[in-house]
Amino acid sequence: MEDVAGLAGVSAMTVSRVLNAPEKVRPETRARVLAAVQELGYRPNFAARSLVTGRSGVLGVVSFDTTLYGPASTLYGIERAARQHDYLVSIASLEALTRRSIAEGVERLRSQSVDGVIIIAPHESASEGLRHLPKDLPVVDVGGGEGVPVPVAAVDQHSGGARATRHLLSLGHRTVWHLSGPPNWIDASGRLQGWRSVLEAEGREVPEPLAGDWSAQSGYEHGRRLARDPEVTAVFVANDPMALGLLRALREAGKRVPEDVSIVGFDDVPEAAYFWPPLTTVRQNFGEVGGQALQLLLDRIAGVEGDVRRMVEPELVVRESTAQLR
Amino acid sequence: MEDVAGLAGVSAMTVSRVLNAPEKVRPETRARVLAAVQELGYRPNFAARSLVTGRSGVLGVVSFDTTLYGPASTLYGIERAARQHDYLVSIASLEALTRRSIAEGVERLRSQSVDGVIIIAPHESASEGLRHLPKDLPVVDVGGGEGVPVPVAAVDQHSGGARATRHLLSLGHRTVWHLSGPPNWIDASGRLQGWRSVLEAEGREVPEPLAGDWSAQSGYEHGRRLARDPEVTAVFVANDPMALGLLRALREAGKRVPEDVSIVGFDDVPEAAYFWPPLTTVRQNFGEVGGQALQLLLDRIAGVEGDVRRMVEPELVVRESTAQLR
DNA sequence: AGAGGCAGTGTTATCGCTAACACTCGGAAA
DNA sequence: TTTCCGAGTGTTAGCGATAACACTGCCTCT
Repeated sequence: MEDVAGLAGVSAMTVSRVLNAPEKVRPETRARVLAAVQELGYRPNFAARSLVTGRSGVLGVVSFDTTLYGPASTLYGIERAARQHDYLVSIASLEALTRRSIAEGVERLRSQSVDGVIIIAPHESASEGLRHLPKDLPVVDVGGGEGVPVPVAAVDQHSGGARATRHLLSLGHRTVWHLSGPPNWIDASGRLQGWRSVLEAEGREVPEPLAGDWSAQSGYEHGRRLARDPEVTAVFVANDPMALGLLRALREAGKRVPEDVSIVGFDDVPEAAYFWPPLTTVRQNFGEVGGQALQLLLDRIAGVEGDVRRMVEPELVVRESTAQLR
Repeated sequence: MEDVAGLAGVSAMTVSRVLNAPEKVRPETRARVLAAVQELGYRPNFAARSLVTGRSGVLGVVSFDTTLYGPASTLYGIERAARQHDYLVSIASLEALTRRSIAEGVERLRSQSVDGVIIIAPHESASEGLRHLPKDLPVVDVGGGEGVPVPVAAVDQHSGGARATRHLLSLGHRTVWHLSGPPNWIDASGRLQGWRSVLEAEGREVPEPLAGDWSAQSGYEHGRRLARDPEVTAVFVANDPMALGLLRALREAGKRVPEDVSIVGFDDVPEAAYFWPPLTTVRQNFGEVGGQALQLLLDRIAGVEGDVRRMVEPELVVRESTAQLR
């Protein structure tokens, strides 16, 4: 920086100003400095800058299994939005979903002086972990439940579950079975409650929900049981991979979809339109959620207070796995 | 830090040593310092440390579309391995696969003083971009081709394509069609070459390959064409989503898999076992690739030279989408 | 004509840490 | 007994940037 200043015939301070507040420098000086920067290939030292400013320009994302479609897409949305605001994103993935491991992830990021953290772990243990967070670090939770003590950006799971259920009822089904996600997952329980509340409001029987673990395999296993019950004509499945497993189980049992059983999934993974049959499902706009989460975090960093919830409405995508009850 | 030193009755330097080279401090002093650290909740300032050491403890990953199964899994593998070596991972995803955008991604990371960068962009433009990289930054490429001027960790795509093809030939098929990935993708062309070389070695006819874009949709569209040709009894598809699309196209055309047509995919996504029929596919161990890439990068950072290639062998997983030719 | 203001630039003092060297003191070697 | 060594600790001097204030002209206003 000294060298650049020398070459441009100004002080180091002026170089700094050209880089951080160009409008405060006379255009011709600025040009001279920029030329010198170019010529010397000067790159400001990030560590020195953040040492003195106290801000790093880096955000952290704590997430469980970034291999899953949901977290991966959300992360992608966050990263894209962050880039537009000149922030970089560091990640800390979790081995397990416990209060401890979440605190540990946050700590890992914090030790590298991130300016704020977004947590993608829609699990009760996360909500727990959020209660014991350092007060001086801006934190936003993605997919968190009602009681969470930090701002939250999330898809309205309850609404999604309700939409799926109403769609199936509107096709004439007496009631709707539910293959849910694992208990303690916030989004799983939101979908379940949405499903249940519609059935209750309509005065329908509420079958015992079956809890899967999000995997196609668990969908398959529960599916074999459901396939045996002739009462089952409509199933709302809490995510698309489980729906895929269910489809296979039903087919192996000789049931046709949608003629014998209608199925609605959740997520709208890119492949859902090519399942057999193409899957009716509830689309979550993860990119949007990521963007909202980032915005909330930037607000928090800027000092805006208040426990905000930003809800994104999911959308029912009707394909060919649902049909009028015969 | 000053405060900690005061409370423990030592100098700041000793506190620093306790944190960075504990063995150089007498155990009882160390205990006193650690107690003081605990009591005051002291956390070393990352910026100050990296300002003076010149190292940041952060690695960068440049990647195209971290939403795809491959890149997402590789990233996950890298992050896990990085954590074990006390490194943090920052990400820069790319909007497009051009030489420019790759340089830009690297630059974005470099401006935050990452200690090294891993590039996940198995595309020719990446190999191009790698040629114009700053010399002073350790870089490792994942999935790069032969001519790449930096260390590479990759799955042996050629071998994977060959395994898939040999498997199909061993079932009595006269030859094997190929639904490939987009041209200019390194892994797509590796799989294609593996396929072609086996056919040629066996003296089989080499059908014109069809190029998809990795999506289920493109698999479906090409599939409609393949379904019309009664000659087609075996297809090697360059990834699982395209195979899914192909399965649907064949079924819609009244062809049975595997009775009429055998199909082999590539990737072994978690859902592949629940496709209809369960998909025979080539499994890539992305986690392993990520770990290898990280190791190569750490070596580079430590000053180890040499243009290394670390190849990971893929594995054929036989399920029910392939069968003996009738 | 003098005071005041403002745009543009320079000076100085840190930010929090560690590298490098200096010091102290007890015990082993001569 | 003296010398030397080395383990353990302290002192000093930056690392490269920016915040805060100081300075210099020139223009405007009274």
